[in-house]
Amino acid sequence: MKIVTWNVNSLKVRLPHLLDWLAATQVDVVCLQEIKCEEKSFPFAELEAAGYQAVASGQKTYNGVAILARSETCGEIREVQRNIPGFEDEQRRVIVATVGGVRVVCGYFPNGQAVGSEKFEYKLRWLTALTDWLREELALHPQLVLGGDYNIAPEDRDVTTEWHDEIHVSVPEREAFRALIALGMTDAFRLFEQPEKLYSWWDYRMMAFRRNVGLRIDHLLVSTALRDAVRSCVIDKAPRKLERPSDHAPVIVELETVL
DNA sequence: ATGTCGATCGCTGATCGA
Repeated sequence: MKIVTWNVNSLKVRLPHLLDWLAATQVDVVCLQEIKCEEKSFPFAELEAAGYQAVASGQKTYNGVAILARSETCGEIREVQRNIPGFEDEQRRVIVATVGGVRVVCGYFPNGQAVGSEKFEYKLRWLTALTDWLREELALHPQLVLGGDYNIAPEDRDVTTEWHDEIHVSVPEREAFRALIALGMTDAFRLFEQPEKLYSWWDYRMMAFRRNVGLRIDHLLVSTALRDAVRSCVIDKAPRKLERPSDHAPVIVELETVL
């Protein structure tokens, strides 16, 4: 079973890329972020024709998340939930569903803009709410994957140049990431020997992709119960090389589970 | 710190968020 996280930065613009990529990779579950569309304009029909069921939580212009499940292998998408329970938020950043026996949490974590800003405070509040809720969710669903654009680079090796106290790498953000790990979650990417300087996001500006100036901010955390089932975790840079790419590359984890 | 990109409003570009 292959589970993916991919911030597509507008599903409308990226749908051709996504459909080509799904056809080529045949992955089972996809967590999408920044779909930037409401459910009423979500391309359910196109995805269904490509062999995928979908659930989405979207809004105009900003944010928006979705989970895709390959019909042939996953069966029905069940127990769908939108947003973090008890956390009032008009921003659509979380969707959760049970797919093929795995509880899949798809999150578009707040960017935070700048350390100390109002948006940064919101990011930290959001992270606390997510962590508190996830603790309960793990008790109910031990087989859980948290995939998303975390907007946090957990360690210095996840960053091109050594930044400190900047957004994405600041101490409070990294502490929040470690709080998620402390729930019993494991960063699937770090279970394996990986190439150096491999990132999941590159700024559109400054020729960042060509210079490989990036951040590893898209992650797939797996729960304790799934840890030993992880077979691989890779970042696929290929879609970032296409015309009109998303600024993020998809991250893929392969689990050995019965579907 | 920002040379790009995407969406919106609503006009043919400015503004915002990332």
